[in-house]
Order: sequence, then structure tokens, then C-alpha cells
Amino acid sequence: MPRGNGQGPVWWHGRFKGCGYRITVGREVILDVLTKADRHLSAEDIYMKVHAAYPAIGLTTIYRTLEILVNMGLVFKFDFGDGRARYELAEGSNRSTHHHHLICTNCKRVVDYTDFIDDEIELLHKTEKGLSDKYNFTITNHLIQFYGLCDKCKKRK
Amino acid sequence: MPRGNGQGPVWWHGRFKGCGYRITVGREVILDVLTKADRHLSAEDIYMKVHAAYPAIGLTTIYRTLEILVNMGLVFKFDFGDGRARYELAEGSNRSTHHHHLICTNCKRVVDYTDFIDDEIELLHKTEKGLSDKYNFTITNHLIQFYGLCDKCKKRK
DNA sequence: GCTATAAATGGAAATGATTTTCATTAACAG
DNA sequence: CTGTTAATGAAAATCATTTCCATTTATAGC
Ligand SMILES: [Mn+2]
Ligand SMILES: [Mn+2]
Ligand SMILES: [Zn+2]
Ligand SMILES: [Zn+2]
Repeated sequence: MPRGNGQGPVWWHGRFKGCGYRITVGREVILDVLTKADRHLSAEDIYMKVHAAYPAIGLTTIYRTLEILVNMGLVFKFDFGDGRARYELAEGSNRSTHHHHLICTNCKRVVDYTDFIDDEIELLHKTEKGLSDKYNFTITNHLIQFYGLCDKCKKRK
Repeated sequence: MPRGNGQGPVWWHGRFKGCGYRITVGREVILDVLTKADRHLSAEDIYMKVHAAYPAIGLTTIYRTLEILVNMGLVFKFDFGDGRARYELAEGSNRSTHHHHLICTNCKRVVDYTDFIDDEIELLHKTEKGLSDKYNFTITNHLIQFYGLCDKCKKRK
């Protein structure tokens, strides 16, 4: 049921149809959950939220939909090292601004950060350009994660 | 049996004992395989190489040893998205110079690169410093991966 | 070198996230 | 409205990694 607001079809409908995919209730609800997410969700997390409103939708559908979304580039899939993948919308929510991660190796807490140092983005582009040329690689995306000890874990040691 | 060359105990023996770990044949062989590796090895890859010379050593030991090595920071554990972890020595081989990765999202090929743009390292340090201060995070490591289409996969499309 | 003790090990079984299978349902072009 | 085919759910299968536990081994102290 979540149709955004009232202005007709939601933003991703076009892209979905363009790829030959059908619009289903399951997919709408999953996108809706991802849009409203306020943290990095696992497939199971998403399943539980979806299940609360639509108990008929199974976990398999969650996995299948996420795979499509990741392949279409609408969703990012991350590995934070705890054995389950995490998903995050790539566009369309405030969560989806491009950002990097700070991961606590002790408690696995993950901090998003978007406040890049001014030069950071520029250098990133320069680096991508250099690599792209040198290795004849078409770079479409990047993953940058810093590991260490968070605030709280530092105190406990 | 691989004892490096002849100059007494191998470089990592001290660190192992320092952490209260015992030096065992299994651990020696695993480190030896990692030292000689010419690519990113999975636990199973390592097991097969180890098994060729020492059939008595089990896969469980490989996993257990790798976990210790990763925790000690002697080995890096990576996720390249194919469902199995990859391991790479952090010091002691030519493979172990700090480097970043270029990953083909189509064929999963992984290119190591160490030829950082001059500014890259400096900016990385600046960024780490900034994040460290702002989030009160002690940064010990980073992971940088660029995703895209490799040379060969580009041609096929 | 010999011994006692706790760490390390191997193999089998368990785990748990993700994928596959297959019979059924639903989206949507015409 | 209907036929075609994609999408789905439930259950079973996969498969990398972990856990269990009885046995072996490294090594500190004699
Ligand atoms: Mn994030
Ligand atoms: Mn590498
Ligand atoms: Zn922490
Ligand atoms: Zn490729």
C-alpha cells in the first residue's frame, strides 16, 4: 500500500519496469522498509518489519528482491564481519547519501559518515581516474571502511 | 618444517609466544603457505595446500589458526562477495605490502594495487585523523575497494 | 630428558545464512 | 477478461564456518 504520497507511481517503479520486473506488493513493502530504515538492516531485519504488516511475504522473497535491488544498484550490500549481509538504500532516503563507514572491531558498531574532508572527494575521483586508466577498469563504485576501536570500547580497556 | 632459512626461529615465533600461543607444525605450515601465496586464498585453498604436504592437518585447524592470525593483525581477512572469506598476510611477504583492491563485479577478478597516487596516502592519514578526532574512534586499519568492470568483461558486453 | 598440565587438534556433528526447487499464485499485455 | 510468464512461499538443500569432545602435543618445571 505504501505509494509514497499521492503523485502517482513511486520513483523506482519506472526503473523496475524498465528492467522488465513486475511491481508486486512484496517489492513495494520491501522498498518502503528500506526507505524508512534508520540503520543497516539484515535480510532478517527486513523480513521481520515486512512480516509485521504483511505476514504472507516470505523470507525467500526478501532475499530475491534484495538481490535484484543490489544488481540494479538501488541498494548497497555490505559485509561488516558479523556473518550476515547488511543492506542500505542507495538513493531516495536521507540514509542514502553516499557515505563511508567507521567500524568498531570490538563491538561491531558501525558509524556512517558523510562529512568528508573537502579534498576527500576530489582525490577519490582523481584516484578512480588513475586506476581506471592504468588497469582499464571501469569503476562504478567504491567501498571505504575504517576499522578501529569506538569510543565506548576504548574506555572499557 | 619450513623454518625460514637458517637464522633460528622465524619472524612470527616471537609474536606468537608473546601472545601465549604455542608453536605447532600446523601453524608453521599455514604461515608458510600464506607467505608463499601469490593470490588471495580462501580457507579451503589454504587447507588444500597444507594438506598436500601434511595430510594430518584438518580444516578446523586452518580456520582456528586464521582466526588467531587475523586477531593478531598478522593476516587480513577480506570479503570479495563470493561467499567465502579470503586471507592475505599482513607482513612478511611481497604480497603483504599494504594495498587496495579493484574488484570486477562481473567475473569477481581482484586486482591488487599499491601504486597509490602521491597524495593518496597523505589524504588517507588526514582523513583518519579527522575521523579519529570527531568520532573519538581509534583507527587501526582501513579497507578500500573499487568496484567495476574489468578489462575483459568490458569487451564482452 | 621426563612429566604434568593445559593448549591444540581432528573429525564429526551442528549451525545458520543464503539458495534452490517446485507447485501455486498473481501481474499485466493484449 | 484471459493467457502467458514472472513471482512467490514453504520446505529442502547448500555450504562456509563453528562447536563439541575425546585424543594428542607443546612446553614449563623438574
Ligand atoms: Mn552506512
Ligand atoms: Mn590483496
Ligand atoms: Zn566498539
Ligand atoms: Zn571481470
